[in-house]
Amino acid sequence: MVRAVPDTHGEILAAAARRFTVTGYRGTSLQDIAREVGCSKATVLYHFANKEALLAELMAPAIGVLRDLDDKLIGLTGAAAQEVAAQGFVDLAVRFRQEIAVLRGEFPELLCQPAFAHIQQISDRLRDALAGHSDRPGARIAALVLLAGISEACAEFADIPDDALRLALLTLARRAVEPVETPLPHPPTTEDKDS
Amino acid sequence: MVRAVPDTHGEILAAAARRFTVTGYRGTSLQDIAREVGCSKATVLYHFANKEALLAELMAPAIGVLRDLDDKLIGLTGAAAQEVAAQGFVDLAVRFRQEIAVLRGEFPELLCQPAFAHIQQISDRLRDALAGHSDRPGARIAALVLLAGISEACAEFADIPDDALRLALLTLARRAVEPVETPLPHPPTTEDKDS
DNA sequence: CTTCTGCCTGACCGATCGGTCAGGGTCTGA
DNA sequence: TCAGACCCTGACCGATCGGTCAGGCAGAAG
Repeated sequence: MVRAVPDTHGEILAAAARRFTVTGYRGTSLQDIAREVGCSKATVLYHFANKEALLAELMAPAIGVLRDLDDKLIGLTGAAAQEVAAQGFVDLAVRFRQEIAVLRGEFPELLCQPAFAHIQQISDRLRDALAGHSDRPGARIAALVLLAGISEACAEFADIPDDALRLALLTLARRAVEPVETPLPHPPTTEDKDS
Repeated sequence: MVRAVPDTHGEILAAAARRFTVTGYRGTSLQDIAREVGCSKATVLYHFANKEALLAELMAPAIGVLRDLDDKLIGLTGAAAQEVAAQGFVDLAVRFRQEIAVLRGEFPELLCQPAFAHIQQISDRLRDALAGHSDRPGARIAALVLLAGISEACAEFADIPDDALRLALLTLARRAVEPVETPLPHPPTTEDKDS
């Protein structure tokens, strides 16, 4: 019989995810996590340098996908940017529901931590894309409402299957974004140079 | 010359609102508030029974308006409920931007506090009304996205004037709610009795 | 056997939290 | 002048936080 290697590292990670979703990052103590795993607090800090490192490792996959989405948005404008942003973010939000639930509401403060310094910029670009790169207040507001609302919905509707949730959110997003006049699909003229 | 009565109570309230919006309820200590006012922590606790009482007094006006909205929704169905809910909530959210920013993200935990026990039910009813009392997942999801997104937007766009923000949000809400089949406006027949 | 290494722990640290308390200063009205 | 109400404070409390540290234990290697 294969000796069951105790994957303490993974267990801590899973327990932390569970606790964070219920009581938030700041509302969860290392003691709470240790209790859930069934080990001592010192063990948690043996496997992770500190509390922040634990969070960072928990968020790494989601952040990777977010960066990929950010790359895909480069160069897109108008309705195309809106569609890619909507589709990409809805997909991301649904897939990483739990991670989003972890950050729920603590975004502003958590983003201050060095491990997440760049996330703010990425999410700003995402919001800008969802607004079709328009600077009209209506478009910017709609984009923010959607991003925040979709995050919240994913954290809340834990019981709805991925596919159904994704479809509903995408339908809503397409209905809700403020339509922008797509730049002419003509090949760029001399006036279209980036300034 | 009229002796300037020091309105310490009010000053504490204002300082708390300012700090809470920046660092959140849990992220703000009584010491922080006292420092901002320029008094001792004990003074804060002389004017308010405890930290929770401070929050409750800060939220009282907004909660009052929320209850009024809740009353106005009684008996409304379909599109009428959606419109009243959208209009009422957008107005409330814009007027009480700062209060909403205070609760930002800490809603789930704060609602557990006895002073806010009933808020959860009211906001559930509000969400239900915004969904046109439909039980279709799409309608329920859209309602949640809107409520959460609008709250976030109000907290975020502090620089946009009330009127502009209200208009933009209401336009968005009307565009984004899932349309429901309004019950026939005919006078009730024998089949329309509430069951 | 000894030694070494990886995993884990209890005890402990300083800092900070919300909250209490006895007492001091000031104003007012008798 | 004195009593009492009101406002405010420093000192202090127990609890909890994230984090450190010396050492115990088990198994593999020599």
